[in-house]
Amino acid sequence: MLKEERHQFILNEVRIHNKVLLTDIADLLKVSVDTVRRDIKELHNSDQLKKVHGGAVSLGFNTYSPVGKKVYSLEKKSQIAEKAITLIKEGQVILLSGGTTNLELARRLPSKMKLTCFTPSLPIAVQLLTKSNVDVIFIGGRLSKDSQITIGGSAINMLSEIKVDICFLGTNSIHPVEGLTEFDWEIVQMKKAMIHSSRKVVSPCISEKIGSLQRYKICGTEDVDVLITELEPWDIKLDAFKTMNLQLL
Amino acid sequence: MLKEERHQFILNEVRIHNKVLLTDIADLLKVSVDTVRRDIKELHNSDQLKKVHGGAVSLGFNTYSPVGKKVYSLEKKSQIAEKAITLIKEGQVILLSGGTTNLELARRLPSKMKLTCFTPSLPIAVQLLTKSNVDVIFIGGRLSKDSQITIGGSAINMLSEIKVDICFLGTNSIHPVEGLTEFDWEIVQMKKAMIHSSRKVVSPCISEKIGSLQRYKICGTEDVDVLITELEPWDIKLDAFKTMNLQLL
DNA sequence: AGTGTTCTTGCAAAAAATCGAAATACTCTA
DNA sequence: TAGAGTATTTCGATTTTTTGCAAGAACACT
Repeated sequence: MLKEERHQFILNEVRIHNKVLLTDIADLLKVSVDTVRRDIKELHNSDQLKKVHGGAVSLGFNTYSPVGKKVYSLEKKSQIAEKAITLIKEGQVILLSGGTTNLELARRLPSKMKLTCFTPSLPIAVQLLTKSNVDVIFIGGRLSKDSQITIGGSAINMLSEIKVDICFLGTNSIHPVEGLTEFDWEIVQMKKAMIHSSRKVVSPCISEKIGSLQRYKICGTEDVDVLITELEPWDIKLDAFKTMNLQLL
Repeated sequence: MLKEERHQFILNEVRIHNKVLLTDIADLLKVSVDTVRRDIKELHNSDQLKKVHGGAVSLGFNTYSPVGKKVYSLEKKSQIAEKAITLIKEGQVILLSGGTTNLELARRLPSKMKLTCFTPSLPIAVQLLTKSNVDVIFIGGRLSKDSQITIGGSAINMLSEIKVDICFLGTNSIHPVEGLTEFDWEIVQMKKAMIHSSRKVVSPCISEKIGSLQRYKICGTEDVDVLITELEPWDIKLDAFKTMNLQLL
């Protein structure tokens, strides 16, 4: 067993479960706890996970954000995910777009909650497989290598045939006037279709994305029913949305 | 043994297993460990693999493997996968069912080969994401938790709209008289649809599955164009298939 | 406070890497 | 074809890395 293999295995476990126990890893890999501890220390030093007493936890997966913001950002996304889950009721049919916030949401779905979940996102589908009470329906189509979601006519076609209770629309840019925007044309088309397929549209969005603008428009703010940020609903940064017909959470 | 030969051998091993041990290579190639070490150092310097203590790993190693379940008869399945790849030509459109043999096939696809690849299997889709020249099209539908492929009407519907060059149909049971059979009715429906969508049907199957029989029938042997096992085509265990209109590989 | 568990530290055995020198193979020229 | 020169491989001695173990300190939980 190469050290590199153990490292990858540990990182993979962390990705899936968000946390690992030293003893579990040692057991699974059939090596001593000391070795695992040393491995985790190295991964910690190279900022690939966070070492804590008894194991390690994930840093979050947004690789682009500046160093030191990683944990912070995950913290925000977790808060958003937790708020989002309160909107979901047993037995509902939901639609999850791609993005790390929604991945976090998928990870935190209570395993005893019965749901039907549509998604075009490969990582989210993999995550949802671990939830035994969730029926997962994958929106097929051409896979985009970098966003890891399906795009294109076939996927949009499949979306056109459904009507779900809630759609959680991972949001990269929201602007009080311009609404939701996106830089990738194909993804815009997907998100438009997703909005059209949903009775209720929820936009989980970390506050630093508020006010930003991209090339293509997805929809106006009037098409969004709920905006979830990590902030309190009365925060001053959300003022621009207060007069709108839109629930803040 | 030329240096170049060793280099190619090592790279191939890395491509297949994602990692190699110095001692293994030295053993297989009947050269000293020092030589292998030097070879790997050269390959490392030319960025063809990553040298680590005790061996080397593939450069794209950090892309996570979906479900780290242990694969039985990996050696045989690798042989089958290698034979299967010889059937694929640049630019073709192929269809991969689920199963570990096909996962092996996906892993070993040369990364420079341009292909379009349909699949209803989540692990295979994840694996194919690492192949930059392969267009991946995921067959959407309801995800079966244990087989990790999509099933049901929607998936079958999507299959009904395509016609691919070759289908690699992971096979759990093949019988000279009864043909291909399967344990799960939903998967039977998927496989039937896959056969219908393909000009050529290839059945990769490890020899121990030959002669076995399950509850539901997928198709007769006449629907299979090529049968690939880890055995030599003239092996006595394959006698029953020799008189049939079916290529053995 | 008490009781397990987890961390740190130091150490020793085993495996692997490094380095230099010797042996072998290969190429090119006279 | 002999022989010099170069490249490649092997071998041995030494150093480094890795790993598991143990004793005591630090920690979490009741």
